[in-house]
Amino acid sequence: MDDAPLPIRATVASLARRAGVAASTVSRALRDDPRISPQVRARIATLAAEAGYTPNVLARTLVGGRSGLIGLVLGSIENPFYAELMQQTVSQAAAHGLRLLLLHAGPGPIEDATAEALLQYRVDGCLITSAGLSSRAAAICADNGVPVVMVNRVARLHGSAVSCNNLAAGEALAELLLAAGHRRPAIVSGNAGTSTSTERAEGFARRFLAAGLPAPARFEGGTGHAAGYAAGQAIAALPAPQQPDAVFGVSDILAMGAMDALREAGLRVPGDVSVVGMDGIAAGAHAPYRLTTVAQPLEAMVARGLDLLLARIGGARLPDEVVLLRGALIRRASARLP
Amino acid sequence: MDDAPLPIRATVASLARRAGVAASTVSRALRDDPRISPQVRARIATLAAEAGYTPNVLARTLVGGRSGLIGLVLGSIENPFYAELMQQTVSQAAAHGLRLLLLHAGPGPIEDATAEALLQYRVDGCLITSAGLSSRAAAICADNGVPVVMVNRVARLHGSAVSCNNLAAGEALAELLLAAGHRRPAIVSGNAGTSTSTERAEGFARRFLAAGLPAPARFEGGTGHAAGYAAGQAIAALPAPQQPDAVFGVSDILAMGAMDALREAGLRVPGDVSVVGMDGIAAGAHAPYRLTTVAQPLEAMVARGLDLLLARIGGARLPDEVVLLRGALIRRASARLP
DNA sequence: TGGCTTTGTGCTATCGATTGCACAACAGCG
DNA sequence: CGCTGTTGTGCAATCGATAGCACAAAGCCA
Repeated sequence: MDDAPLPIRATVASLARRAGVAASTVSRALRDDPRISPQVRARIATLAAEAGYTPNVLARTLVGGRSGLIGLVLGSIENPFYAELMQQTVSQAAAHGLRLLLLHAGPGPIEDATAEALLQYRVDGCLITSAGLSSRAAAICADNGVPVVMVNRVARLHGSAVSCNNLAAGEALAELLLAAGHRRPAIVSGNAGTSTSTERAEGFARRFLAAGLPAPARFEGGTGHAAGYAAGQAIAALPAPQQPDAVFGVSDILAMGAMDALREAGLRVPGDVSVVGMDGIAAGAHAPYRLTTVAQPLEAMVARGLDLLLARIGGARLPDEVVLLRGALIRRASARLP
Repeated sequence: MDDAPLPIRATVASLARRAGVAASTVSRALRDDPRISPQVRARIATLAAEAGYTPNVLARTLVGGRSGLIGLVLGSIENPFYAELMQQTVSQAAAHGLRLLLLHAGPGPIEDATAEALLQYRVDGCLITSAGLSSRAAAICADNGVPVVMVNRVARLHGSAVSCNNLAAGEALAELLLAAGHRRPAIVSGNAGTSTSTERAEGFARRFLAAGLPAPARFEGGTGHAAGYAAGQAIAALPAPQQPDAVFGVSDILAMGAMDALREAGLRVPGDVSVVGMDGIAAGAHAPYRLTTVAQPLEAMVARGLDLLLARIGGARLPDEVVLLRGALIRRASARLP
């Protein structure tokens, strides 16, 4: 049996021995320190390559540098938006040479032990995208000088944030529905207390009120398709005179759930009732839905989020900053359009 | 302005100073070493708590221990199955006190620089779930003695694996369709060369051949909904005599895409053509699809994957191991059933 | 009461990479 | 020819936690 030639990894020390120089020289050579002579530098580079040398980031971090790690706290991927956000984040972070420590992805608050991992692994910064109560993670970061940026969520106490202009998005959707003659709007809300849900609903409602119409009826939604479906059933069960002629699901997945329930109850969408959502997830574009929505500028959001984070990791003591990006209204067949 | 009381984190050394003992004593007290007297242990525990002490995992890892990090390589979340897999993995890993280094999530092969991060951060092990070509990551791990477990993918060269019994799943679906009288099956395949796609298609085809029927027609699929949709369009465009009466999308998302295209082309599902998939993703259960499928036992797969990984991290030199789990056939309305 | 075992702590090296400072070799200058 | 200045390297300390070994203070027995 091949008795496992225990894979001893090359270190600066082992390279130094083989090159006949000091460890510090190896370190400097590999970091392209101008003080090292070109010959030595080249020789060490060759040696490192053939030994398959990989620097130990942990040791480097220990001495005081960056870890190159970004903590990522995700919301429940019951909402596919978060999955898209994650993929975008991984890819952009990699482009900056950063890796992600994925700490939480799911419903419910983040556990204390998990949030503490942010400190234990010395993350350089933290991206929090959970719409729910992940304030614990934010608090821990704030207490320990770890920069935090919230994405798709406003910063409640501390930290910077990037999000879509939810208010404007709600207004734009309302505007569109108004122009098409809708007069009895309803809202399927997200989890209570989440900024995204509140703001979107607020913008939507405001526009109808401004038009002299009654406030939209509100239905408790939640996180995923099932919640939207339940709300849709509740709406379909209303007596005819109270039936809304437009339903706004504050996230696409809610809208899709509601749409499924409405249709199953025999209502035609958009014939009897228009449905609109917000986020711009891929599934919303598919044939059964063709959801009119406001798409969040995912790529730009992540880009700006990383910008904010990197600037603060740079050491500069910057004030908290909030970036609002405008979403793009996408008209599709789920709503009667003007 | 509050001039940032630079958050100096407590260390064993700082605690030792305050407690008037040696750093090693602090370390031992916090790790509940029986050699430390109860009084000292309690005093240090109190001190640590009020100082908000958090051990530096990097330093601990450096001295030779585990990093507590698991590398996670994900496939494209164009297929929601991977998002579900990720959430499950995060949650189960956390239960083991492990954190995930999220290295890649997307289509395309993993970059070399990214794969090397596995070594740089000294991950204890690596979970590879990408169906595509992430062999680079596997190779790097193997070369450096990092245990690897593939999930939802067979191990090509080295490493252990957990996956659903794809062959049996394909057979079960074929069986069901045969029993319901289907005689002209078609397959929408995944990316060429992926074990999951090949095996599922193989099992499916085999069963029809065994029944004395011609081999199912094959349509090039791919990763996501769009690929399935395109395949569906191709199928719908066939002259009537060649129209299949059953379509197997090797993943749910492909099947859903195909279904959307077929219906859009005027075909009734399951009236004119039955559609079945495999994976058991949440969206497949929703009203527009009600997809008959074989659900992968996600929770068990991740659990067994972590088991395999942890056993190998334990240091034991175990042979590569492959675990096959049986999926669960779920009958829904997308197919004419027996 | 002396010697021996248990208990509880401290000292110190270690992991791997980085960095300030010292220092040798050599060139240029007056 | 001696002196200062540059260039290239080595030494040693450091980051934070851990672990082997030494060692002091008790407790036990004969």
